[in-house]
Amino acid sequence: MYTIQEVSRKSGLSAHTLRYYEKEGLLRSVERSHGGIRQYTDEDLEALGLICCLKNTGMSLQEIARFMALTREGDQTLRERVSLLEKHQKRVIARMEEMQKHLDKVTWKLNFFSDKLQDYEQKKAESASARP
Amino acid sequence: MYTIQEVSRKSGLSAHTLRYYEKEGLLRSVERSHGGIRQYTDEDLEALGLICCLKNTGMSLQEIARFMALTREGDQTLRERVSLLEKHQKRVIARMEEMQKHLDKVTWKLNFFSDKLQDYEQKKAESASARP
DNA sequence: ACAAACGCTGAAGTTCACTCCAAGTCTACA
DNA sequence: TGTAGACTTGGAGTGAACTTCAGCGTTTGT
Repeated sequence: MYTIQEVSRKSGLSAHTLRYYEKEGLLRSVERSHGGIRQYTDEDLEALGLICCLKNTGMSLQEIARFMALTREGDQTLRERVSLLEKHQKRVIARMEEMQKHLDKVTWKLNFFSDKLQDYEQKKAESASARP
Repeated sequence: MYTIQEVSRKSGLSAHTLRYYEKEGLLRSVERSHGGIRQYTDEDLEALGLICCLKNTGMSLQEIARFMALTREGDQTLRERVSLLEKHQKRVIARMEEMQKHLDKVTWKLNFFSDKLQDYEQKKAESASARP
């Protein structure tokens, strides 16, 4: 059993965000102490691990909420979950390829500017030594 | 000289967005016809190409605006531009590595669910044939 | 037993990157 | 020359993902 602060530390999400995720249905309704304080289990932590993976690969919170709800429904949703994950996987791969292409262009631009900078510095040095 | 619609088509950004980018300083103030209508040049298109690369690799519009403003100031900002681009490049590479790791985890999860699904389907088939 | 620290809630606020609107202006073509 | 359709503006609105706030309840350590 972990407090919200411990989970925050372990997951890298703020306590605010953890409560928010629960409200939005990403996480199941976390168990509470007699006084109403959240007590997270290892399963919650594991679920958060998956949530972070999905989020970090660009899935929207809404889609994640949908996926996690299916997970909670049990084995009869396995087929749907597999198909959702496959779709997501394809999207992510496509997006990473896109990104690589754009990154290559940025790198090209960077080299171009680097060369231009060298030229510029050299000319500045020359004109400075020409009239001391 | 291109109209905003032509540029929209060529760049994949909506006319709205093009005007918005101009207002936010990503693009210089585009030239106008006598009647005030925007007339984009090839240089504007090229600038848009770079803007899209930066945006697609996750740079914020604010940072892009800063970068493009420097570009417009000329060669004395080359050093700063090179350093900004280098910083951005590093960030993008780090982010892509992160993403790859998260994607691997998603793939692992997917395989796990796939196996589980096969088990589940098989059991269902067995119990169906056991009592016909 | 009591204070300090932590946690709770619902609602409002923030930032980002658009996106839409209304009401008017401009241009191309018949 | 008329008109359909594209273009203009400032400002308001949207949706996603938080983030902050106010005011109150709970837990922990001494």
